[in-house]
Amino acid sequence: MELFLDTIGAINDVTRLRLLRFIDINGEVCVCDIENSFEMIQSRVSRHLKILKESGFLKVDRRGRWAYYSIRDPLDQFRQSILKEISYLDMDIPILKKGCN
Amino acid sequence: MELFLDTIGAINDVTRLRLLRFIDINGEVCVCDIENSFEMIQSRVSRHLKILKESGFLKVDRRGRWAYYSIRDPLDQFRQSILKEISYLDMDIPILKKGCN
DNA sequence: TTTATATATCAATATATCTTGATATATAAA
DNA sequence: TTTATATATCAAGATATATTGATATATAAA
Repeated sequence: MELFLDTIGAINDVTRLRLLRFIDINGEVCVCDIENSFEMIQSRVSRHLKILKESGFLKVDRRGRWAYYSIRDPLDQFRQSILKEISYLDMDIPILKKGCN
Repeated sequence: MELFLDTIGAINDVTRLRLLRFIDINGEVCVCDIENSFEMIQSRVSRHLKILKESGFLKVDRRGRWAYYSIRDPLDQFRQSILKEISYLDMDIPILKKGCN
């Protein structure tokens, strides 16, 4: 019940839908890439990624000082159907711009 | 996009999840039945049913002074998968108590 | 008609969520 | 070490959503 509401709450936000789709398209990206591609401040990106991670959509891999986010794999049937549904939406998804040093 | 967010927003609330499951179990019910079964005030029930209707989960059939709500049929694949997921949740669903005159 | 019943909507308040800017932490480079 | 970079978290204000009680509307019974 709680995880279900976390899952639904996670996709009940345009910013997170865009982030999720962006990662679905581009694969593994780090926070600074997203910051740069979306032109959003870091705290905002970090917060939304955390919510997407805790709701079971994303995983993080920390390497050096970077945190790489990607779609969790394997992904259960329900979240897969959500990702598919999101892929149909008309959203502005930016091109990946690498932003780290 | 807008309908997607309406759909997700609709199920991002425990009250509506319970109402949806209740109607899924009992089939067509009228507002006063729900009022009676859930012991919720009428304006609250009415508001939530409206949200579930406008997000594509329910339909209304007005007969006399009653409004009968039921699961929209046919229901698209995505909403069906949501209903199925809701059926797995551990929620307190009351027994139907007829409440109209 | 008048009255009662069923439902919908509105306004006010309470509660939750999002955004921002500031600060903390942790790693790596100098 | 000291400094810079990447990320996470927190506090404050802004915005959205839920609940309640009051009122509007519409149908049917008296």
